[in-house]
Amino acid sequence: MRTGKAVTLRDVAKVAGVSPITVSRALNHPGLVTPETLGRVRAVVSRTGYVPNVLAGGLRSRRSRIIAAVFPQITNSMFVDTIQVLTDSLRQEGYQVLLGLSSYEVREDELIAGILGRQPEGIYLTGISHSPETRRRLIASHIPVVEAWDLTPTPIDMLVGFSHEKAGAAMARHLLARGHRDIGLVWGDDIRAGVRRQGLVAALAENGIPAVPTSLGPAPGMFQRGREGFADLL
Amino acid sequence: MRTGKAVTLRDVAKVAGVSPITVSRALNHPGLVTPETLGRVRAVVSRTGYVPNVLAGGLRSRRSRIIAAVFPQITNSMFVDTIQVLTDSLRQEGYQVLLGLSSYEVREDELIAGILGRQPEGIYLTGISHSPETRRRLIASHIPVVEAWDLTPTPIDMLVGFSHEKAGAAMARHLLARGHRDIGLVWGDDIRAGVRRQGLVAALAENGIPAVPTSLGPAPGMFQRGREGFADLL
DNA sequence: TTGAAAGCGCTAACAT
DNA sequence: ATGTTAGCGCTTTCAA
Repeated sequence: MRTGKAVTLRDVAKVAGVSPITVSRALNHPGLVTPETLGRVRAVVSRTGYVPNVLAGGLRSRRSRIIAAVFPQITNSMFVDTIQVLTDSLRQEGYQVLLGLSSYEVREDELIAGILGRQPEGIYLTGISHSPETRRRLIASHIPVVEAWDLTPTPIDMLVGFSHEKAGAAMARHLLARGHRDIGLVWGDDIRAGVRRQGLVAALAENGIPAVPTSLGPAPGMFQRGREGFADLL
Repeated sequence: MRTGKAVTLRDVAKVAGVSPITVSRALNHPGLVTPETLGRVRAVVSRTGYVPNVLAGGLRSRRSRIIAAVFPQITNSMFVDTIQVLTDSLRQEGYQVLLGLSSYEVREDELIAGILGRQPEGIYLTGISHSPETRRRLIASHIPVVEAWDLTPTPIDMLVGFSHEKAGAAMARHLLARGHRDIGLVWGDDIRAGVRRQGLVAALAENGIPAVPTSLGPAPGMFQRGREGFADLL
């Protein structure tokens, strides 16, 4: 725990009286080292406050231990849950999550470009709409990619999603099953939300409910007594 | 854009007919290179789809271009806003945000340990309660630290916060100014929320309102007609 | 079980 | 304005 320069693997090795590689092994593959050596190394690590430089290790081993996750916005409780779960699960596997927010001003393109430079071992993308440039880059990178929250016959790599149209139809069935006929909708202006709405409206039309009053965003007073509906603000 | 191995700076240099360092300069300090060289390098970069390895560059230059930000939870709209703003602002300065969530199962200690290995150039912490071990590590790291959302006379490094007690008192004044006397509280069980509540209750007591019905978490029916109050669920 | 040598990809420092 | 040399801190060979 010198104050001047950071403690390196070499420093630990020197103090412990072993070679650097032995320290590395003690830390990463404890099984390959005698319990006695292991104990000595660990003691020195703890005493010196040594923090392994993951960048250096990753450079050599080609394991960045980073998974990148891109979301269009974070002010959406659904995405927030996903981030929480991703972060927790991946941490247990020894990964850290690099969060990318492709909000408003930031093109997903730039974001991805910046992310690729960190050599992530995997990339999670929200949605399936990506520029040809981004697609090209991602495919060329050979990094495993997961697209989520939507379906497409042409995923970049892996895909975990659902049909927004069918989700909308399911909402319609739910309302109809509860006996509602006078229905209003409060809706988000997201592309996927639009598809859900189409699915909902189409399903209602099939059941003899042609026109549905729809408002973009929260509309107080829309849900008067006797009128029920869905607020879908994803 | 070969499919086998990733394109490196050397590859670009070879194709462009210059030395690696010239490519590096063309990319990072365009002013130090002739427009002609610059053009040639950029053309090759674009054609080959070269993506600089930030880990390698950071290892040498000691600039990771990473700022770590630790939050206790992300399912809080206040924190979400902070994350959004941090991410946006720092990106404009060429930094990426490494998000750390010290939720429930994850001790802040482990989190910080993992983060330090990434050599962040700055660390944002939510709150001022950190284990002695974490304090020690952070101070030893010499990395700039900002603690936020609270006040303390003994910050680790920099501090941006406010008085939760005074915030509570301000809520009380607001209610009183609006003429309310029959007041109920819906409150979170966070430490800082507790301090805010104390501030509020104390200020009310000083104004002759001794007992305030308080509920932990949302309590439907608490706000009946004629009774007003605050829901503070941070 | 431990070590020596080499090198990951890049950039700082020093030439030229 | 461009190049040469060296080395960031670590881990992968390969050897003992």
